[in-house]
Amino acid sequence: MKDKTVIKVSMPTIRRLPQYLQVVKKYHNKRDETISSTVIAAELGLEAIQVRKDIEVLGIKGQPRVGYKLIELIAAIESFLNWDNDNEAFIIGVGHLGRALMGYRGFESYGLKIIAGFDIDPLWIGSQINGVEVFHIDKLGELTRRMNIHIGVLAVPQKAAQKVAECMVESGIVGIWNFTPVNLNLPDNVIVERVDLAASLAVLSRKTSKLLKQRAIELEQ
Amino acid sequence: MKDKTVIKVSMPTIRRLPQYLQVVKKYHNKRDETISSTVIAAELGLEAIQVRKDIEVLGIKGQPRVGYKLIELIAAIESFLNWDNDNEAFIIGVGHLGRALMGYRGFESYGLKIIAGFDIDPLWIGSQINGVEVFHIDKLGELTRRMNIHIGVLAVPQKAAQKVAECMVESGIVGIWNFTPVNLNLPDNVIVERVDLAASLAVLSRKTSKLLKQRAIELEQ
DNA sequence: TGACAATAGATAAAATATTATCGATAATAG
DNA sequence: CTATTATCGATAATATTTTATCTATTGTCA
Repeated sequence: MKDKTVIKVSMPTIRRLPQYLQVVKKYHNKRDETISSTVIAAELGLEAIQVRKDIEVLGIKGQPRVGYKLIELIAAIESFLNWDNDNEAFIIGVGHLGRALMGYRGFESYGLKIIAGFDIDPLWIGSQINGVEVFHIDKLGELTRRMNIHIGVLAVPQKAAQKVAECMVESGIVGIWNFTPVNLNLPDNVIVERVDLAASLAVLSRKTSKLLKQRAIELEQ
Repeated sequence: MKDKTVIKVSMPTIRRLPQYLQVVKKYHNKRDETISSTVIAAELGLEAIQVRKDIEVLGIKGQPRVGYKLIELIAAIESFLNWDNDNEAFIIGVGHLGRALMGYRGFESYGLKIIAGFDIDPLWIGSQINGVEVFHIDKLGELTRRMNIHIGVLAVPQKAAQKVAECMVESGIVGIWNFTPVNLNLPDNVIVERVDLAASLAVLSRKTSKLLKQRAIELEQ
């Protein structure tokens, strides 16, 4: 038995896996049995070789001229991402964004289940949003421990972010999905993943303005 | 004059620039005049050398033992990202997420100004959300052309995404900020930047579950 | 059946991105 | 005034990620 545990998986690979999962599920719904790297690549505008490389890390085998078994592939990706277990999560901050996230049922297909919301605004506390109850943030520690929750979605206003995040860590949360634009300063043994809208917009702005400038130049000529 | 236009800027660099801008603005508010790569790096948990490399592409110069002039740095980053011009944008789909985005004032510091919303739901059409009027999507083409809009924020339900995106392109929009989980199939001369929540969650899930497993192993021993 | 084409998977190469090294420079302390 | 130290910026080295090449396998079609 070779040491599979040593294989280091690159972040770009991890980020592509959900896309593969999406495509693979689509073909599974079509009652197909297998799918080839070529097809996945075509669906996503990638190279087949890259898809194969990525799938390699999952530890499953395909068959030449046929492809990968859909069921195996789905299971492998979900297991790799821990999306086969139900990951229960709290959401902290039920303002506009928080409520939008609570209303987004798509998370459940990623194995993420929001089971409670927290806020300090009395307006929301005690109410239900999409069937999920909202508690005062004072209850966070107690409920986190009692329900053995590990993941928290941070959707509070920018100003409160650092403090609330520290509170989450104290409560025992180890994975923070950070929807604020704040660079949280937390211990190393806490995982923070930031949804960086500014970064995304930067890429869009830069590319779009370049494109428009180029078009303007072409028109001049 | 060497050809500066040929310098190809990497995507990771572009994505880090907004973070630098955030830090730099913070120090600007503190009435500082200059900032060093060391300080920026420390604020963001990066390496100073990387910050310097990134700033290099902006074409500005720093001073040894002093750093970069804050004003220059801010101007350079904003100009590079085209965030110094007001980029007016439409938002298509004013459901939960769309409204959350319309309510998020942070975009304005990224030079993005949402000036109208579009939807098909009569419930919203004609109403104002955060002072921004909502129109029927049939008006998109006309208004896009009349107001010379280039950027559209796509926040419609998954099922409608491809069709609405095609409609946006027809209307003359060249940059689509895609908040749906759909891989849009569009001409090459359209810029699509997807906010990929699944990818982000994949990284968080993977890292968190690895951390928890490791802790479990340590407890056993 | 036998030639052919599509595909996985292994290995190698190329391209990208990050990190290190080092000389030059300028602020600061003594 | 000089020694020291922080910092930039140029170049080089390393690491990471993507892409290419090649071989073996397997289904398809003549």
